[in-house]
Parts: sequence; C-alpha cells; structure tokens
Amino acid sequence: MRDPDKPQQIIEAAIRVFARTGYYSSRVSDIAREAGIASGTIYLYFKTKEEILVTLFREKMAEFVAFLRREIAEEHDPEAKLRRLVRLHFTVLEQNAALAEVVQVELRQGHKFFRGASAHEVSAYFDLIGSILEDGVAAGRFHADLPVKVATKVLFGAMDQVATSWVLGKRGYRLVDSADAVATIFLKGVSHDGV
Amino acid sequence: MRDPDKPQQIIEAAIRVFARTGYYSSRVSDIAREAGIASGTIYLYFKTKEEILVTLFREKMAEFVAFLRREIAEEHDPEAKLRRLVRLHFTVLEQNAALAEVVQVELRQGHKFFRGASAHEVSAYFDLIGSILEDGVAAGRFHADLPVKVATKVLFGAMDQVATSWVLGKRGYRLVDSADAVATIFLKGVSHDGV
DNA sequence: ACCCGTAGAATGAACCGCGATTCAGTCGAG
DNA sequence: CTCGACTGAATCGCGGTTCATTCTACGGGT
Repeated sequence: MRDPDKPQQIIEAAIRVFARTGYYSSRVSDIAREAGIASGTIYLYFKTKEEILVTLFREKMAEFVAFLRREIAEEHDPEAKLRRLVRLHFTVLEQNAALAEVVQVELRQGHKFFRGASAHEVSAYFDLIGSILEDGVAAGRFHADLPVKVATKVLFGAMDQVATSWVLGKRGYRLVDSADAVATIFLKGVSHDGV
Repeated sequence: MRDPDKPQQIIEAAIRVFARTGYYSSRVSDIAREAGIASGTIYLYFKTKEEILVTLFREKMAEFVAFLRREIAEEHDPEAKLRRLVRLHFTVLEQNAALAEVVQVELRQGHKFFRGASAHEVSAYFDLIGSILEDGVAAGRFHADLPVKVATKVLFGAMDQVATSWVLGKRGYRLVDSADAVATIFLKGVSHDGV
C-alpha cells in the first residue's frame, strides 16, 4: 500500500536539502537520506529530479497565493489589502526559512521556472496584485491612469528583492519590519497626489 | 603569442551560448564552437567553466555600473538622476538581448552570485542608487525619514522585475517604454507629499 | 631570400568522476 | 503464499577537464 503522503515527505525533505545545498549540487540520494527512505523510492513517486522541484514550487506557490487571497478578502479598501499582502508575503517567508531560500534563490534558474513549468502559479500571484490595483483605480483611490501591469511588477519586484536580500544576508534582522516601508513607498507611488 | 583579446571573445561567445541554453545545460564545447576555437583552448584562459560565468558577470556588471555612474553625473537633481538611471538600465538591457537573458535569468543561482563571487559588483550598484537617495534626502527632495536601504532595494527590485518579465515574455514591446512609469511610481513614493 | 629550430598556442580525442536512474532482489502486510 | 512497496548497489551517459600531439610564428644562421 503506497503511503499517500510520502510524496509530501519527499517534498519537505527536498526543500531542506535544496535550501542547504542548492538544486544542482544536491544528490537525489541526499533527498532520500533526509526523508529517511532509499533513493530508489523517490522514483516511485517522481519521474525525475526536476519533477520534484517543479512540483514543490507549484504546490507551495499555489498554497501561498490561496492563503493570501483568503486573508486579503477580509480587508475592504485597496490600501489595506496591499498593506496586508506585503506583510503576509514577508511573514510567510520569514517563518519558512528553508522554503524562502529555495524560492528566492534556487528557483531562479529561469528556463525551468518563471518560464515554462510554473508560469501559471506565478501569474496567479500577479493577477491577485493586479486585481487589487484595478479595484483601487476603479474606486478612485489610485491614480486614474496607473499602468496596472507595470505597477504590479513594481510591487512584486520590490517585495522580491527585499526578501532576496534578507535571505542572502545573514537574516540578521526581521524581514517583516520592512513591510511597512515597502508598502508605504508603493502606496504613495500609486495613490492620488496629496493623499 | 597569446591573443590578448581571446578571453573577451570567449566571454562574448559564452554570453550567447548561456543566453540560448542556460548555464547548466551549456557544454564547454558549445562555447568553444561558438567562439570558433577548440574546447581545450578555453582552459588556457579560464580555469573552470564556472570561472567563465563569474568573470563575465563581474566584467559586465562593473562596466554597467561605471557607465551609469558617468551618465548620471551629468544630471544635477536627484529626481533627474533617478529617471535617467531607470531609463538607462532598461536601454542597456534592451540593446543587449543576450546579455539581458544571462543577467536576468541565468545569474540568479544565488550561491554563486549575489552571494559570493559578484557580491561586490552588485553592491556597487546598490551603493549608486543609495547615494542618490541620500543626496535627495539631504537636499530635502525626498521624505526625511525615508529608509534608504529599503528604498534602494525597492527600486532595484522594481527595475529588475520589469526587466525579467520583458526577457521572459516574447519581448513583444519596448522595455524602455516602461521606464517612465517605474520612475514615476518610485519618485512619488519617496518624495514629499504633494510634490 | 630561404631554411630550420624552437617556444608556446591551439587542438580534440580520451579520460574519469559524478550522480541520475534502473532493476533484481528483499521485505512485510494481508 | 502473494503482491507490491521498498531497497540500494550497479549501470550508464554525460560533459568537464586533461594532455600528448600538431601547428604557427618568429628569429638567427647560411
């Protein structure tokens, strides 16, 4: 009887191993050891090493976006939604150090990720941000000719870089402490003058 | 007599090959073929494959920052400096498609780059942005308690993400057309209210 | 001008380590 | 006993790196 949550255990092990060593320098056997199983067993659940990475990203990213979407629905005005989004983005990464390492650093090997495999999950996140911005424009809270697509990338890129710096540094400070600064700069940037 | 610009030819070839195939999927022999030399020759100039990548990044990044620094010195107020910086950042990437691909997509394998080898060159860029922001604060053009470090990352991240999206997309539009939007959002974000 | 010797640049086939993947055998539950 | 999950040693292809060999440019001797 196949253990139904073995794939999950493998993924969690892979996160820790990739975080420690990086995708290309990790052996499949390392993941196996970390998961407490034999290397061959992995191939009962995943066709290739790459599939582990793709699956892990898909899953975690989808989960992340779903979580944000749920939380954000509780806020009503667009500014509050964005502030909450930024704060949660940082909080989640901060509380999952290994995952953060993988997402921020290892997943950037473009050909496989942002392009291709996980484009769908990433764009779901972009859609989430984009729709908040559109609501804000419609509600007259943000500048009427805000280029929403560019602004979406600006916010995502800003959060992403702040997070990456935090991961690459010694993590010698609390990531979430930067949340307000990032949100404030962005909100001032997209809001009507003098608001 | 060693050809003194053979290393340069190898680097230019490597940029094209890495852009096409990605670092890990490129053979050293592919770079050799692209450069019109034998694979062994590469080892007369570079100790390992990785050294090619590190050198290429170091060199191009240093060149890039030096260029920006020079251009920006021509502007006098901080806002104009930042607008020019954003515009040039995009222009350079747009005019060097292969280089853009490598820098935006391939170089993100953190263990080797942002961390380690090229940290110095990257932080030179951060310093450039940071010092413009500080000047702006000192001159009273930007918000007095602007968290300069965070703001630096916000701007860099924003440009970076807009550029990455452009590279990953089909490049079906002009990257530089987003420059004003990015600069405007950021400047409004860091400036005094009602300016 | 021509030849030849030499240094060192270039070559590319072969080597070799690595690690993803396989699969013949073991184990344990029902 | 049977079935299928699990094991992990052996396989196998890949590609970075090496190095014995070839080529080239130059200079000095005739």
